[in-house]
Amino acid sequence: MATFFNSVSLVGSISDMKKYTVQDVFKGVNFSLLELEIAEKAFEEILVKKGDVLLTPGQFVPYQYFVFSGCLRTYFISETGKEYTLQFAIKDWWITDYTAFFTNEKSMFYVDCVTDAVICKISKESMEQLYKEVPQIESFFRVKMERFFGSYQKRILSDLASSAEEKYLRFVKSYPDIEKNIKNYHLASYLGITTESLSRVRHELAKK
Amino acid sequence: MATFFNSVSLVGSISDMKKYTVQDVFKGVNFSLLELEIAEKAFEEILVKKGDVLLTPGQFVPYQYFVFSGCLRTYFISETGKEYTLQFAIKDWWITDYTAFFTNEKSMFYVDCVTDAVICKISKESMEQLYKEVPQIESFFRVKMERFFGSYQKRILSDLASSAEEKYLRFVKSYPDIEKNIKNYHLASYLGITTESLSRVRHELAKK
DNA sequence: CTTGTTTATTACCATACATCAATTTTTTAG
DNA sequence: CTAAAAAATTGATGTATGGTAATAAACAAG
Repeated sequence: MATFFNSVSLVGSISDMKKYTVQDVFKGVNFSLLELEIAEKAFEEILVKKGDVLLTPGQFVPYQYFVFSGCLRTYFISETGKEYTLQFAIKDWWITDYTAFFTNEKSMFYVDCVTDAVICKISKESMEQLYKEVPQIESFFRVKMERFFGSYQKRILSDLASSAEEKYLRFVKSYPDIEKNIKNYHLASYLGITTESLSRVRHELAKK
Repeated sequence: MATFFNSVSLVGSISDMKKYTVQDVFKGVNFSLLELEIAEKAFEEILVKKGDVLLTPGQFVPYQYFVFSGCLRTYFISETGKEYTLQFAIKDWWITDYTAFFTNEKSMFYVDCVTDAVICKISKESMEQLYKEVPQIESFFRVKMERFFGSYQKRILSDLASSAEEKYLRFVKSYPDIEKNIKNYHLASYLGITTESLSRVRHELAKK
């Protein structure tokens, strides 16, 4: 099934190809040449394949990942063996187990690739260094986290107040580009319903 | 019922009583005397009463609130008239509609007082000014938001993966000091179940 | 203390979604 | 293109939680 990041299909750094740059990562930040150079060094661009696992439960979380292309997800497997998807990440999103990343605790989650992807990774230490050397970046991330926070808030509300059908509709409306990339069972595990229920929800909606 | 903040029971600033200080708000921050003075000015300490409403849906969100004592909550009322509680805040917590606060959009939520409380409020403009004048405070809030974020993440997971009973047990274990302050229907609206179901859950647990 | 009001409990029935199992459709690999 | 595997659908049935209503308990005001 899923193959582990360290053991397979790590195609390697292609940063010298300059397909993507740090400026793609920090859109809107006005770097000086010096700052740009500092930021460049903090990143490593990598290719990953569908099924690759970037993070497993029980590990510390040294990196966060920025997605240039493709689709990744964070998910959790309960004691009963069921999968629950916390987050998907497509182009321009960041992903990792942020709770563990921030607190230096061990992760509860898997992060894996739903499709082949081009991503870059940055370590926590590099991040903190960057905050000091390029103060704009601390603000940049603050704003990112604020938005992220907002999306979590909306989700909590949606989970509390909505039926399976409503949650499904909200998802496809909010994230049409994600739906294209994922299997039904991925989406079901995000919505907190079974694949069977998702199938029935779609069937009902199609009739309308 | 609930009385509006602007219209009633605003006991007024008692900052000259020096019961609480900005140092209580920013625990761990080492202020210079000058910085302390700057920070002091950004705050207004106020007494609020059970039922007072600090924020209503459709309003812009000029303030965030820090709780010195008492209990507040953020909640949402759906089209069907049901209440869903997003968050409670007791001593040392911050509360507002952060999504709207950050994005300068109108709130979807009410914030009201579950009990009489002593709080202080700070405006978004003051915040941003403070970030500039006391850089430690931007870091302070980043860490706060990181923790907040983590609690939201855990909640999303709990909502996805847990039964009513499990969610209840998680809540009382995580927030024993909150449970003391709130009515059953407050807790039910946070867990996303009915008061009847909460009552049954407790009944079942008592038998064990 | 008494009375009215708010909050919590209990019982009975309804429903959304889960579970299990069989089948069809789509995707993948040779 | 074909065969095997993975994913999605459909049907029959089970279960947790919701809805309604009646009652009881807790709280608040005079």
